[in-house]
Amino acid sequence: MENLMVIGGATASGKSAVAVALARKIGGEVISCDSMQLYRGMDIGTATPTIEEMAGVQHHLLNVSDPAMDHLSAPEYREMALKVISQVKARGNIPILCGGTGLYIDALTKPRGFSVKGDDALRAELLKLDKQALHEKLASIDSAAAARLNVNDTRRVIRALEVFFLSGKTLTEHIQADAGRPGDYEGLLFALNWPRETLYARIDARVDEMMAAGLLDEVRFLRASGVPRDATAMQAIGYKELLAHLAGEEPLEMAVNRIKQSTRRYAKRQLTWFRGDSRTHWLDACEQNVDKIVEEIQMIWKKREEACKFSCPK
RNA sequence: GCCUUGGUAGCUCAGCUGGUAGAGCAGUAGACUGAAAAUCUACGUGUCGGUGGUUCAACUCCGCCCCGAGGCA
Repeated sequence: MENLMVIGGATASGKSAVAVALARKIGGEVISCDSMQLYRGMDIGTATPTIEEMAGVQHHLLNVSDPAMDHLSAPEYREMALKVISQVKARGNIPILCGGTGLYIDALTKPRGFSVKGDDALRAELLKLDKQALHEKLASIDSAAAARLNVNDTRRVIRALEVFFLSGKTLTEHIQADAGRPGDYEGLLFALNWPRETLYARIDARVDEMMAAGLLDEVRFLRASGVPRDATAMQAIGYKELLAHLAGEEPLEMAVNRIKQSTRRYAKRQLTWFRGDSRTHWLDACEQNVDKIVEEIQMIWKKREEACKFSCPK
């Protein structure tokens, strides 16, 4: 299986700059792995790299779908990414995945089928039942999944039920089947590590920068162009809070504070995710500059490529 | 200087006719197979401002001191 370089980690940790520097050095192209940068018109709030920041490096999967119409998910991302990756390679360049959406990274680097398409009508139907009943229903068809899932995690309980109703096989059976097949790529994960306090300070500062850069106008424009408040894209941090403010539900200052706080919590969840992934190589970002980090990545990458050549010769 | 009032968890505050304290928020850790920037779970010891006294026992009552807020001079 081929290696795929992935720069993950928390939001505001400086992934993009590292990805660009790395790409310039090794002849790479960056493929975004961010569930929200996928949507158009959300550049400021999702910290999509600007043209200057891209510094001539080709970027992919940014601004590719309609926030009003689309609700993308992991398998759709996977499909798009697989296509882009093979195009990059056909050009003789090295694909560099960069982004903080852990599930999407796994979609490409772990055996995950996502084989049963969701059904909104069925979900709506199930949502009429109370959570207790849903959980009991799940226990009767897929006890392992029921044991794994909390009663209150209605979203996952419904998905587990949906998988069974639509495919005749339980979620647990799907997972077992997936475990037996290879992923698309062998992920080589990197994440930038900061002292928590520093990371949080960077987040707060970046939110202020976003506001100064016109995030409120960006949200206004999206609203004016008919993006519904309950669109998947509008669940993004920064957007849902400012939408609430624009709807007269809270003063701006409070909304901005909530954006900072949710971003901090989000970063924390991302750290939990990458910490739990034994593939992650943590790179100390605090005292090192981008060039040094890039060097470190190159070293690990080289070692991995050689090990791979040795252990799995074609 | 005098009077009033407050000082309890990182923050805002509750509490006890005396039996060494608890909420919200913040924070921390975790889960994650088609919404993932989403969704969900678990976690509450702190010189109760300081110091002396009364008491078997003081965060609670009393004295003095320190700090904050308001008022009167």
